[in-house]
Amino acid sequence: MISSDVIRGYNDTMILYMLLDGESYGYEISKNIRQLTQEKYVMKETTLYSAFTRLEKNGYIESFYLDESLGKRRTYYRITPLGLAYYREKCEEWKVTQEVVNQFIKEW
Amino acid sequence: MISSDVIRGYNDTMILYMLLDGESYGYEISKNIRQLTQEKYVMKETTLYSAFTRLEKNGYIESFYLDESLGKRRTYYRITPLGLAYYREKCEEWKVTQEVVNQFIKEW
DNA sequence: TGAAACTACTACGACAGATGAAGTAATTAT
DNA sequence: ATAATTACTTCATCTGTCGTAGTAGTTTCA
Repeated sequence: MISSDVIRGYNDTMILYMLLDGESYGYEISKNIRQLTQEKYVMKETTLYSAFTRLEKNGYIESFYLDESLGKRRTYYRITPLGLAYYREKCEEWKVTQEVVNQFIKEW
Repeated sequence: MISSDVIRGYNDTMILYMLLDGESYGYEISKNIRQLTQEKYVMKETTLYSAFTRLEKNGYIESFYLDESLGKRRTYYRITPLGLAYYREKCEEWKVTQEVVNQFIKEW
């Protein structure tokens, strides 16, 4: 059975997806989401960074620093095995969610 | 551009769908949603009734009473033209939302 | 050289929708 | 008689999202 919040926090899933191919950081992820969706979805900064906090607290991502001496210091993130498992669950859940919602959609 | 909350309130859309074929009331809608989704989605009572309030406030549905002298008094709802327009918009939006989210879903 | 734009966050507060818990009240089933 | 079902209502809480604003370094370009 799906809950209403299934529908809500897909930002987390999007972020995890962005980390599947390797580490990244906030600004980059933000840009990549924009590009991937052709500006159809733009994640707000505050949403993004608060998602990082939540994901890290849940053990789905880990943060670390690289010593680069250019620009403002970045916080890098990588996905954890737990995060990967969570991501896969969400993908499965999304299929069910689509099926469910589609039953309430009418084509005219 | 879609917002994050697009993803959230699809409960409203489901309720409006349930009213497309004619008036109904809370308990019935709740049961119908259950059946339609084969228990995959069960809308919580409080969610349902607070959605009614919101939908009516927005002019998407209208409430009325029928004089039946059996059982506890029911509040019936019907969809308004504005509600229908909103429903249609949501259907369109849902297609875009699906496309967007699907770009973050991986098949394994 | 100096202002604007871009990169890369952080902090704080507000809001809306979803939900849990609990209660009311009538009818039907056992 | 009692439980289950129907049909809500009230209230308080939680969570994720988002607006506003601020900090701070780098690059662009006029």
